[in-house]
Amino acid sequence: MTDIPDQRAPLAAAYQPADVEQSHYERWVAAGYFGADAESDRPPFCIVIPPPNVTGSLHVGHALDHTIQDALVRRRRMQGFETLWLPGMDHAGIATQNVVERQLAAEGVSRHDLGRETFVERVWQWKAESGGTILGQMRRLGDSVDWSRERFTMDEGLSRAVLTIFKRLYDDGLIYRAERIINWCPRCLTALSDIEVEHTEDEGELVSIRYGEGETSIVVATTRAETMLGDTAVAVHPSDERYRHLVGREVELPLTGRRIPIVADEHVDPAFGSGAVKMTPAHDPNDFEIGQRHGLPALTIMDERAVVTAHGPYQGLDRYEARPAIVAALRAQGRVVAQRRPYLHAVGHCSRCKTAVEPRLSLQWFVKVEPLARAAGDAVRDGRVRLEPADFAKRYFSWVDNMHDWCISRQLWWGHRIPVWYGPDGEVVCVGADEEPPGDSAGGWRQDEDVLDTWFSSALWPFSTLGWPDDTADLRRFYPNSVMVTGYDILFFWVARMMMFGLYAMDGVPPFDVVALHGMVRDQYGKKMSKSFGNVVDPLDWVERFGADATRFTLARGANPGADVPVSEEWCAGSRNFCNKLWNATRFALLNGATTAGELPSAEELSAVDRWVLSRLQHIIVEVDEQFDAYELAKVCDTLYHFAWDDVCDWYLELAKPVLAGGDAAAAQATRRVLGHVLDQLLRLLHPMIPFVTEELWTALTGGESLVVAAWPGPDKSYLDDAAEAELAVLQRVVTEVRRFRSDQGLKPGQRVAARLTGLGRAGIGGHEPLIRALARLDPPGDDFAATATLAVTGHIGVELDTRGAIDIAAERTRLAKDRAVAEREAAQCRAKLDNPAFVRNAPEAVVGKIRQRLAAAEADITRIGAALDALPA
RNA sequence: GGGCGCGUAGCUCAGCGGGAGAGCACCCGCCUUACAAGCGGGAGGUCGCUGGUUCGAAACCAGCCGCGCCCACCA
Repeated sequence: MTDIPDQRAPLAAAYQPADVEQSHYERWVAAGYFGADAESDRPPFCIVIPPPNVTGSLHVGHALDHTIQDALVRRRRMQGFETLWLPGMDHAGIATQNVVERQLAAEGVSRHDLGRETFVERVWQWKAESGGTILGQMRRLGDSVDWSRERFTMDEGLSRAVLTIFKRLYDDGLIYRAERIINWCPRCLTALSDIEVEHTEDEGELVSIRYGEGETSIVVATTRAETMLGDTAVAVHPSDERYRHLVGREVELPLTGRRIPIVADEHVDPAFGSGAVKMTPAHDPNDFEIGQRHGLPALTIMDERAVVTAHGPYQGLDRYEARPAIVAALRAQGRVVAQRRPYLHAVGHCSRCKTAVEPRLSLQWFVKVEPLARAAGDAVRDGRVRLEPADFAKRYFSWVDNMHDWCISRQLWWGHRIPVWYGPDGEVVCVGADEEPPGDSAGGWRQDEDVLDTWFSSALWPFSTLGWPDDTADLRRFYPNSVMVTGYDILFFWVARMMMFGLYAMDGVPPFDVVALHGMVRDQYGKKMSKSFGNVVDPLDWVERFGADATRFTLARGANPGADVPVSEEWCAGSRNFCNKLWNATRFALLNGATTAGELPSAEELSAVDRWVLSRLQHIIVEVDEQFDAYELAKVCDTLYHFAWDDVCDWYLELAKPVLAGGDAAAAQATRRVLGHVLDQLLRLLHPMIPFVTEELWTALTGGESLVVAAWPGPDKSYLDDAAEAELAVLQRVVTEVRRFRSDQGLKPGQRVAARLTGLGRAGIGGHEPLIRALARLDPPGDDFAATATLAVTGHIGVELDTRGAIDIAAERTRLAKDRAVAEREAAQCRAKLDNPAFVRNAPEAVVGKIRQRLAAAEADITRIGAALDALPA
């Protein structure tokens, strides 16, 4: 510390967040504090940011996610780790394409008017102009990311990673192309994976329709009457007696005149409806599967916009127009046997545009997930990856263990194009990174038109950002990542996929050691934030009004692992108040000559008050470290909040005041040093959560270069001091009792009262009498002292007060009686326990001892309160 | 339909086998020379219900009631 120039500047009188935040951030970046050095010999600590969408701007969920990450990273940096927090963005296939298409629509053109190449160029142009606003906003929050390593899922390096892993999976037979029923969005005109589909309970109509005539007629129920045009069978359960005679025969499909077979399949539930199901293999995943077993043809009767294409009067109708039309036609024929409305059933919707998904038979690319998902499950099962909190493992397993093959092709233009080429003679060639296409269009070769699911490239994020597939210094150093911090909502979407691809690409090494999950930000009533409800918090608005530190502290304070985080403006104001408290405490310290220069006196040289606060500090350091290690950020905040506010500000500073102002220069000097030390350490501990205000205060206090690179506190056991803590506990109790008396009696705080303190010596705190008098505002007894009230405090301590004419005797009597009742109840409880032989026999010695102590204390209280009551004038 | 989780002070939540806690809100009194974005004091809870295990249960077990979330190809 000696050779660092003294940067101490006078602290402004009032805390104004805006004055201290922005300039510090730019200074930190300029100083290179956030840059990681892959060649250093420090232990590595790496977090890659969950890449926000390039279309996005900072919302309060990001603010929570980033606050947690920044806190973890900043602490590790202070602990001497080589820390890398890597920023970047996701190209967000559908979302981004939709944004630009909407823009085009406003200009009256479609992407097809532009053509693929021009459209993609246009998206890049949009990205350059208005994409990534979130990155600038991250600076306002104070995110200590390494800007020199910023990545984008579509940049050159990451695209190479995509090609490389695609080729590898393809060659391993883990990527295949097949005609399957997939989730199709008729508005976005693309396939969707299972997780891009949201299910909601929708109101529909269950119509029972009679197929066939006379003896061979059979009733089926459906919510999607329009699909009957594509029916190619009716299925019943093999053991269903009602229909056994019909299996193998045919019925006439109404409206079409086609005859379709009746088949028997185990999958049919005989208890549902009539027990007979219409089979539409081209438009229902179940029916497709059953159809495969029975060799049923799949008849596609709708196009990609869900418009009916079947010949006949329904051709050209949208699915929602065709449905009632067909029901009406069937009713006219007397074939509608029953109609149940409303009928609630789950319907899938596109997670992007909320359009009802249409199951559609089409040729798509899939990842065979079984072996990958098993490995992803095992990595958690065998403890190589830890989920925090651990209860999420159950949900994780149930998902990875039951995953369907992953549809990765999207009929979009914005994204990584599938690197497969088709030749003139039916050749199919997968082209890896740095490889040339097998031929050109002149030779009859063409590349697959589709792009990859956005999550395909994000699944590579933990290693593609570090240079994979090349063997880079960053990759060697920072893979696996230390922690993945993210919301539980994308545990399946993203975390499971990073696990699958990380394990696959990196020879069985999982992408991170720990997944620290947090919840969703909610409003102060625990309600989900939504625009329509008007309870959405804009974090930048809070940064503006309360400061980035207050915003961060509010979020961190609610960040219980895996749990949702309620926030409100009032709480943010409370966090701002806390920062202000720190500001004022430091200001007071500086005004009173607090210092961090020179050796901290050893415990033997210090007063009990100084030893007490230092002892408390050691406990806090240990506690905070444990809480940090357990990702208990909310507890870290709570611990430090109370230590700072209660112990340091409310007690230590008040206790220090008389010492600092007193005549004992040596004692005052020691306290100045201790005060400087305590604030120094406290600011270090708080820095991960509230970096700006702590930086401002700490540099003013210590003259140090920056808290960002200052050392993280470690506990010093030589300052642990149970005796001092016990002494101060008694002192606090005495002062509190006197204050309570004064408040009860309506004595003005400024009103001096003469008092005699008894029993301090026996309690070992005789030396603290001046302090007690100062805090409780008690004058020494004069010549005419007359005790008119006696306070029974604790142990053997009593306070006799001369309150002639100032107190209400009746009120005092009531108060004491109440206290005595409490003590008596306490004593009775303890006695009951101790009188129970089973308790004494079975309870641990420490517990029994504690109860004995409580009983003794209660009995002493009863005695002293009795004496005090007796001493009251009649 | 399957799975997970939650019901503790007015609100939001900690506590998860041995004296019911915090923040905010509330009441009383204070501009006490770091801070009214503050200080001191206080009130407020059969810890969802019912049983069980235990010397001892807010905590562990079972059932019930009430919420919430995730997953899901029963038409």
